[in-house]
Amino acid sequence: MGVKCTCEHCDLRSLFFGHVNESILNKVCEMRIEREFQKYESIISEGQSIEHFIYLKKGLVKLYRLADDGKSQIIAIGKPLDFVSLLSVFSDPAYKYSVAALEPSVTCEIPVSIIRDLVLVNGTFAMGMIQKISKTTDAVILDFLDIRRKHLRGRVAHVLLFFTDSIYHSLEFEIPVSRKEIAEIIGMTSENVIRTLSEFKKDNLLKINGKQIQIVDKDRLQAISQHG
Amino acid sequence: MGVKCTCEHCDLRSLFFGHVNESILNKVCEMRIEREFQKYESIISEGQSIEHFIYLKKGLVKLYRLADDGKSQIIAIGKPLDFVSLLSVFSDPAYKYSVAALEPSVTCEIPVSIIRDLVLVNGTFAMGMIQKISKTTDAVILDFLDIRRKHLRGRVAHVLLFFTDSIYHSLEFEIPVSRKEIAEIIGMTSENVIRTLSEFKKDNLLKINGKQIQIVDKDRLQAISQHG
DNA sequence: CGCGGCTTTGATGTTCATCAAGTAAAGTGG
DNA sequence: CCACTTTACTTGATGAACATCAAAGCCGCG
Repeated sequence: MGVKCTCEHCDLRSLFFGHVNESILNKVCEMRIEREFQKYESIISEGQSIEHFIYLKKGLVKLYRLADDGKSQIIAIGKPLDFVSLLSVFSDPAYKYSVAALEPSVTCEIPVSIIRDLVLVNGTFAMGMIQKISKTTDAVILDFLDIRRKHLRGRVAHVLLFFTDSIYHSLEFEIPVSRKEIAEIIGMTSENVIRTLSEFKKDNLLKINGKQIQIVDKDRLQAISQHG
Repeated sequence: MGVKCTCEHCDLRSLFFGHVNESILNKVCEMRIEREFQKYESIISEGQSIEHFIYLKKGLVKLYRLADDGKSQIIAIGKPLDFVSLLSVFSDPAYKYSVAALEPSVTCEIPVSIIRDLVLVNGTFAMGMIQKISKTTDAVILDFLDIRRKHLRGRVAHVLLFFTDSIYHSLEFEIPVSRKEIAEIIGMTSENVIRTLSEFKKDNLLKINGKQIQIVDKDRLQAISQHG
């Protein structure tokens, strides 16, 4: 028979390699759905009932929340191998946040019932799941605390460093979010984000051309992030 | 033989009632340690290695983080039946935050190795664990987002309502935190927290006498919390 | 009694949101 | 393809929200 899932670097797949017996593994592979999303397309809407466990295979997404006044807050940026079903999955029948693609993206989706069954039957899988969820949520919480300590300039620097270090692994990149979205990540207004970016440019910390950003003086940017 | 753990309302205990066999259950009960803490005593210090899974049996605690500049940020308030080992336990070998008692408290502590073994062996237990951890961390994240949307007055109202509704279930209570700690929960300065409390008092929303607080106009306080 | 920490209030200045107005970029329909 | 509309971006000016500084009162503790 052999394994049908071909996604080599999938974390879920490596979790399955605890001692999932082959019949279950085949069932998972059969029930697995891949979905493709265009840039800006919605993947999950707040309030929607949780049917599938969603995993990001390719692309980049934002997890966010809409307030009554229409204002949006970005909770996290998800990259390949991250669980999109970060919050809510095991704590609520419905999503408490929304997810949208920032780049063309591909998800891998598995019915939650199967994931639940696997947790019940396979201890190694359960343990891997707990660890992965913990790491994800812990990172979100610690990041929130980190950002909260900083002022405008530090927060903007923080976001720029996040994209360089955690997403693109390069000093030059096309930033996948609008100025307004940067503001929603750090809890400031888009005007002030723009002003700060202009200052950074004037101070020769960055080169900016629309969405194209090149970090020129990373050391100083890190200093600002840590407190400037 | 029978069950030796006598804590009737313990969530861990109810998790064990999946289908934990009796020998394991007895082992857990044997290895269980109870520790008592005085008010203000430290329960966990950041950086400490995680040996035990800690559960709050009695009292009230704060989970917090110390920054390099000596400033502290409070992550959450833990009440009985809450997991003190909220973050880190399954994601890191060492604690990334500190815990201290706000009231005389009693913890129940179980070696993490035993919890790990149980997760591996018992699916129901694993599932319960995942759900409990998810609920806890999700609540923290959503609370952070909620607070971030609000201004000073709304944030102070938020904290007061938290203590009335979630901790004391009463309109009158002795607040277990200092003004400075309220500030550390909501990310403001203690001076401004005090000023706001004084305003609330002048506006007949509250009666305040030191740490003794009585909420007089809860409706208006809720309105302020939701945005004022 | 006196010292130090927590609390309170007032005065001042900084940081940031809001408002306004204009430019550039990108999608829309004829 | 070009006028048209809309949306994102940018800069400046103003005011509100909040931090900081300063000083005094309170309380518990050695």
